[in-house]
Amino acid sequence: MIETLLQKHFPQLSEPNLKAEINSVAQLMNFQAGDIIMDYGSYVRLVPLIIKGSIKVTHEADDNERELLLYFLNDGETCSMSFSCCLTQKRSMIRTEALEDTTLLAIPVQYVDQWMGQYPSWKNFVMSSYDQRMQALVQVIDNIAFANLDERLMDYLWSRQSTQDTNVIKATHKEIAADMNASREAISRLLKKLEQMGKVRLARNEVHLL
DNA sequence: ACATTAAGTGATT
DNA sequence: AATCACTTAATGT
Repeated sequence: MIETLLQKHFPQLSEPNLKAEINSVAQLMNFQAGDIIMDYGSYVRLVPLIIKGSIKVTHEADDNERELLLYFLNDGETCSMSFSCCLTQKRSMIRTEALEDTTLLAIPVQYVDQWMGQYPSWKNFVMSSYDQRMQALVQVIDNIAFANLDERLMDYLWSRQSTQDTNVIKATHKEIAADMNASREAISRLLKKLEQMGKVRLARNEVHLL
């Protein structure tokens, strides 16, 4: 079971021994839409390999209650932050929330380090995950610094959609606004503009991407 | 039918 | 672009 999932979603993990090890130590876990998978301050004991679903990763802003949206994760990916957290034994500085029903393979952290020296494809996987995430973060910074709200909204919608198998985003304007640190009214107005341009179709609690 | 929540609108800063 | 005040629309009970 686990072997087939690995083959399908993480084919780059190629060594037979590695696959066998993952098979014996990984746990298959399921989350429902809306579940908090990991929260701020908790110790990271597991590294997730995402099989199915989509996940929102946020960071709590310094003092107040606001959250900064970092990126979305989808299947075939892993949470790079969990690598650094478990390697340095630090508490999680991020929160991960399932946007859809999500299935993942949980790897106990002690193996993550061990496998780095043992299996080239694992090391490569970890490194390229970091690289991917680093690039995504640079893009986030770039967006916040330079892009207009309407461009940011487009980026938000399409990057969120790319983590799903449907083109329907289930969210209220209020939630989208919170993710983007913007006012609900501004989001509503921009969404309406996008609808008039034929890029989206709106319904209550839903944005359909066209 | 009524209350609640989501979304639309215009004015003000 | 944020905030406010208000309206209209959709949904839950």
